Amino acid sequence: MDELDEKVLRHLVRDGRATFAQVGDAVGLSASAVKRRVDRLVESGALRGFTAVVDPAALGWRTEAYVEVRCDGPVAPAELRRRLVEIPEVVEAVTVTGRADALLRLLAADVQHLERALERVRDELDVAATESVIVLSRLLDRARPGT
Amino acid sequence: MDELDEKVLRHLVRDGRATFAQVGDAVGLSASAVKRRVDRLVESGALRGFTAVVDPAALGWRTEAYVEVRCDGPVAPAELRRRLVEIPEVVEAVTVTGRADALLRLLAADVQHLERALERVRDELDVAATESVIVLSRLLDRARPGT
DNA sequence: CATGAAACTATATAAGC
DNA sequence: GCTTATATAGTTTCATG
Repeated sequence: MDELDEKVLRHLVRDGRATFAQVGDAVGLSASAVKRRVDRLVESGALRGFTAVVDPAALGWRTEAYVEVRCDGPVAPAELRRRLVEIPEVVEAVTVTGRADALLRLLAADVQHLERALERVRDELDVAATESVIVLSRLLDRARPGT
Repeated sequence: MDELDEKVLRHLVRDGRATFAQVGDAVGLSASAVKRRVDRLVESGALRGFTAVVDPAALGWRTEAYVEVRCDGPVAPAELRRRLVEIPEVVEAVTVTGRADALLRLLAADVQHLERALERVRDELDVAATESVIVLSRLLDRARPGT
């Protein structure tokens, strides 16, 4: 994991479908050298994969919210995960320090849909309390190009 | 934006470097038909681009936090954005409803580094109060493959 | 040990239908 | 939207510093 690897990664974060030759031009390597590095980065796990960045609004998901969830009693993260994957509106979930057990990011078509998704969250988990904020605008997202 | 487009997008979210032929096999189209749809999806903005999914830990970013920020007085989102892009540790930022003005996601090497980044946030913005939670584990991330 | 050049295969791309 | 033809890129091999 040297400086060249980081440059390769930076370039691929900017354009996940860049050709090896394009990356090579940017970092000063041949295409085959870039390919070998990319293969190694994938192998080592530093590069987890490639993905398309989709505008949620184009799919009709126009309402976004962050929800802090506090559960009744102790909850195993694995169990939490198992239940949350069942709710498609939950697109991101982490366990956190502090009063809350988990922080969720939800995408829904509208606030009515969001409310139904939240009900489902409360049903699936043994929720003691939730605290939600609705996203007004996205200012910054370094992991996604074109924002 | 029909059902086929959604299937194409789903496939490209799973594998952002899939060939058009691979996508075509999965959705029942020829490679060139897939390419035209992808071009159109990019053109329309539904598909914002492609990116590499990098493991932050592999780059030495092992500490993640969410920070609610409340500012002194009114703040224009554009101004907020301008100041936050200057702080590399801030990888995501949204404006939200409720007491807080913004919700930030920060990545740092360790808690010491996180603390310094938070100080910088407080300096750059006219912060009245912050409330931070540190991420313990990531349960789910639908936007990123291999998680 | 990593690289670059070259040969070979697969894919992207554009034009026809 | 599919098929075909051609340009471009991915992939493997191998010789080199």
